Amino acid sequence: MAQKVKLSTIAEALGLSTATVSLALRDSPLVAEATRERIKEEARQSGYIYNRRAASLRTSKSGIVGVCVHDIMNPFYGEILKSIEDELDRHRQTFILCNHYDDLAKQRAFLDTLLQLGADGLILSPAIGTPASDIHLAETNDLPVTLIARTVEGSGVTSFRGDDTYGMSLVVRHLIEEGHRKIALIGGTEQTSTGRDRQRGYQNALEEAGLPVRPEWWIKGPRSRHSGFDAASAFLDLPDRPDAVVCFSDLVALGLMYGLSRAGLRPGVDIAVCGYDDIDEAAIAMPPLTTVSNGQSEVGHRAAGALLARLSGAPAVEQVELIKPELRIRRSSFLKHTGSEPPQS
Amino acid sequence: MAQKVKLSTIAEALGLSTATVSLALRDSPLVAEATRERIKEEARQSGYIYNRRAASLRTSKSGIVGVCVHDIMNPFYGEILKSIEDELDRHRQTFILCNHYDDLAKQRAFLDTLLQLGADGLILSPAIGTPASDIHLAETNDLPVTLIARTVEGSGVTSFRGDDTYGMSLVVRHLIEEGHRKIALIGGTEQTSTGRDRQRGYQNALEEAGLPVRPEWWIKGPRSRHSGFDAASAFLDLPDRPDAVVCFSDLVALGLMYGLSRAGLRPGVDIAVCGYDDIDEAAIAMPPLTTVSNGQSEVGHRAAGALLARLSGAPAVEQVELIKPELRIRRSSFLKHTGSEPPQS
DNA sequence: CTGAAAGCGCTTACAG
DNA sequence: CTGAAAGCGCTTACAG
Repeated sequence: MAQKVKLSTIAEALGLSTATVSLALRDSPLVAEATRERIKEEARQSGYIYNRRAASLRTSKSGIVGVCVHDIMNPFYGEILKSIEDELDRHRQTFILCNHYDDLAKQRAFLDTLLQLGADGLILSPAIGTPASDIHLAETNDLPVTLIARTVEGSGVTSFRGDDTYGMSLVVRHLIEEGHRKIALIGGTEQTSTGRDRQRGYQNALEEAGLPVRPEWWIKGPRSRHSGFDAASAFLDLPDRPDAVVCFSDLVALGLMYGLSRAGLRPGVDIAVCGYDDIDEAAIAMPPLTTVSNGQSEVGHRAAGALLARLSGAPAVEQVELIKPELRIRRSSFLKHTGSEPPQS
Repeated sequence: MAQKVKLSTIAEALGLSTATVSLALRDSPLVAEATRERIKEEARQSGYIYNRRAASLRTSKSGIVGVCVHDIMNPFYGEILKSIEDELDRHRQTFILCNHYDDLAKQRAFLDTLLQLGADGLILSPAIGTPASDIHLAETNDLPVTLIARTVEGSGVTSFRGDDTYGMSLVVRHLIEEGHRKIALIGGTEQTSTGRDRQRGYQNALEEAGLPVRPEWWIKGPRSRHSGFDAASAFLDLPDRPDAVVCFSDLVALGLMYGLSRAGLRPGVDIAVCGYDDIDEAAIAMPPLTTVSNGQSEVGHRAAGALLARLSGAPAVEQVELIKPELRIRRSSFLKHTGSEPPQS
């Protein structure tokens, strides 16, 4: 390639100083209108490319925000990411995405990279077992952190998530109102705050209705479509098999419905199935899936907003911001011979 | 936070020069073993963070690779990205992800960002209408590009994609062998090489079998699960309605199957449906989806490999590397009363 | 095996 | 309104 064009190249071509050129390109009012235009024109003509590394070295602002979640392919995170992207784009922050797949070492490597790049902030859905010290490391090195979806005790920072306990209790109450007495919970784990909170909501709703909580009716683990599918056989083998199921997530529910159908059990006819998250697919699934809207885009927007506030100097506060979920009743939670009419959708 | 630790902090603490410290931290054999250990220990103790911006300014290598696709949430790209991630991780390259949503301006903004950050390379699935000049801009500014999934004529660089024409002809031939004579094509667009090539494969197979190609049987547009779902009603309204459908992608097929079921038509019983890509979900779907494995992970690995080769000095070559697709026959492509037995899966 | 010095390309006070 | 100079934190020849 030709000789690299830099500020000084432009300055020389125009008989100006690099200081003036630098100011002009950033629209400083200190530079006369006419000069500014000449400079910009010259920059365009010469194919000048702004060197952010150099600028960043000088200013110690990089314009980079890291976003790290369990798996960006999961549509639940997808919707959160989309709203984060919106918000960050508007503030001309570049964002770097990373999957940690709940691997602490991978998450830590990403954190180190951000630190080395001098990133301005981090939005993190912490991997299972994330120590508060990892968050402190970031904060200590001028990298403000905002958490989403999960919480880390003692982290000293704010996290945004749905009110999982409340949300799960909504679905379970709905099933109870529809006359179900035997309700299984499929998926999730005690190792995440999400898993624990959703289980608590399930348990609360049952206890509230005076129904027993049978531990063997919680099939732990599944968190993906595929594992939901695999869980169908475990469910079918359950002692005193329930005729209603609430799943840890929509993905699990959709996979489970595939699995149940394959075994000849028809969701929404022979068995009631509910999900959690209200991803796009839930409304068009067959049968349409009863679920809980988890406010993903609100989580994303607010988390990004909070991080941007931190970037402009707001102090860190350890608190949990709970977004209120809403029940979405669809056909999958009804049986053929239930008294209630399933909604048309 | 405390005073920032830099190379010179360590050098002073140990009575050495920054040159020695710099070399030691990068394991240079020029530094005596003992000195190297002392330096590394001090770096650890003091919480030293390597400043990549500074290093990169000096060396003009950033360790950053950009990856930009239509939509990372699409499982088709998901599988490609996962294999790219593998490959880049192994070479300790940080990667920055971006969705362009087929918006040229967004893609261009990302390109500019990479240029400004001094990224080392770019793996791109070009947005519809990408001008060759955008690729040239990157290449001219020392940013090697490798294309995936789509091609840009005159770009001067290599692209890796499945052999879409061949792959699509495989599915259509399969349907023809099963006795179908009226086969619709749903989804895709003439505006992408993928859309054009898959349509050509569809057309080739029909012509080969002496079947007419009816333009009204191509429902253009759908490329997502939701639009596949919406396409069901357009399909149902088709003149002289076909009893077999091949879709542009698995996502479209899965959405379409939801839509058809809702209208009371049972895929794999009343109507044959095929997808394209063989995403994970295809095998567990209800009914299991006949599709074409598109070699996503091979595309990802080879594209990443080719980019890494470029980074170590390999020259750019304009060529298209076609990955050979494979037919995956499952239940969705059979009708209840067809002669053949659907496979057990 | 180690050090002194220059330089990567910006921005930021400070002068004028 | 514009310019001269220092400095961000590294790495890289070059000496010794």
